[in-house]
Amino acid sequence: MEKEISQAVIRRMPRYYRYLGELLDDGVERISSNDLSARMRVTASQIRQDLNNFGGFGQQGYGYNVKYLYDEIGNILGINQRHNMIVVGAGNLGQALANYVNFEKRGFVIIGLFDVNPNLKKSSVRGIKVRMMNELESFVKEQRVDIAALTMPKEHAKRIANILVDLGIHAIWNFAHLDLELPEHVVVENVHLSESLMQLSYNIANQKKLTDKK
Amino acid sequence: MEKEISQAVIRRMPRYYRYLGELLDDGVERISSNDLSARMRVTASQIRQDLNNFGGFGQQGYGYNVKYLYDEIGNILGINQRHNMIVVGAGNLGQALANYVNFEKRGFVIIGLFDVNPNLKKSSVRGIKVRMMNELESFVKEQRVDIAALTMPKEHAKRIANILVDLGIHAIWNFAHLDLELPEHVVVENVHLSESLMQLSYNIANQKKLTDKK
DNA sequence: TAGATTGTTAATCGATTAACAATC
DNA sequence: TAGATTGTTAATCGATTAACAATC
Repeated sequence: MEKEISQAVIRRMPRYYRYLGELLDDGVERISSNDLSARMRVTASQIRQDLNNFGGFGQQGYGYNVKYLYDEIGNILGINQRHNMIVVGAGNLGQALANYVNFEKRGFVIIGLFDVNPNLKKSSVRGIKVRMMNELESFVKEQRVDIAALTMPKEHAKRIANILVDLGIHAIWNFAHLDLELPEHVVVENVHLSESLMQLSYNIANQKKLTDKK
Repeated sequence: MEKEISQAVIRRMPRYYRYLGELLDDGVERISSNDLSARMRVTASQIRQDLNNFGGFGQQGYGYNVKYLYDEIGNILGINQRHNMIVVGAGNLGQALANYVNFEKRGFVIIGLFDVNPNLKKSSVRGIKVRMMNELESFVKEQRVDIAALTMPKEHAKRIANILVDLGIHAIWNFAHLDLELPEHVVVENVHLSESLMQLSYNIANQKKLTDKK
């Protein structure tokens, strides 16, 4: 039986990936958990523990090979493996996602953009034309869609999420401010901007306490 | 000495707030931790523990008054207290934030929108005109700015964050894909979309394991 | 080989859950 | 009053950190 890896660990992996990418760009060939810990401001122990969930990527007395570790983490995260993505809701947020070219570099390719607004009918974003919702079904049936990003108002999100799941999509990147109740096999990742803003707001009001702690 | 409240708790508060808001809209007057736990799919114990970090808002044998608890959590999070916000980077993401009216309902008012792109000089979003970066300094000196949202490419984020902090801003909502190194008194809340997407990607690849667990 | 640094076990810390006495 | 449900203490669980033997 494979051991279950906690989401706390998974959440840290992209950050490791980012730092390793920077080291790679800087031409650094190898790094010890200790040096990396100093840069990232986490404990060396945590780095070694986290990585060892997935295998032994280092070498005693040497450290970690940056390029190798970078690639391995990329594999773990499923980067470089192509993911076809559609964005449902072509408002500013949906367009922002469609415009963000770095996703594509990592294999997350936006292949469709959908909206209810007929004014957007003839428009397109970075060459991706905006389609109307009634084209959704045939589109999803014709192309493989790995991820659907939901960037429409929350009033529609529940209904549309169900439609998408019925069409066979089982990964949802949810920007709508509600909790989707979907079958177990569907993977959901939430981005709740307003909750993030409220957390910031709390920390502003309690900033003194925060800094006192340190 | 005030007890320190963990970020794990703070992160859950906006979600309670959201559910209580919905109950309020539905005309529900009171709710027990048990009923709320069933709706939110967390333990009743956690709800009671979380709330009791801030005080005793309930009543034995009765539960919690929805309206009262909603307001109290709002106070805790600093909602309804006005926060003036500027958005630096008026691309799609910055415009999306500027267009999102719900922030304003919660007291987060976007009072300025800045960009380097001279093409945006005459444009405005929801009545908020886009200003050029050279107006930033005088603007911040004239108005109280509580929060700066950074929605520019990461290449500029570090420099601009430092400028903002020097101008006296001490809360940053960072959408740029880097870790800002700022003085201790500055509160930073990160929204790293690409990391969120990678976490989703990991969970897609490991979906079977996830559902097996349950 | 000696020194460095990993992989991994053990210890600690913190967060979550369970239990129940207090009390409305 | 009896029943319900909180506030809070105690128990458990999981995550982080420390320590060190293994080994390059």
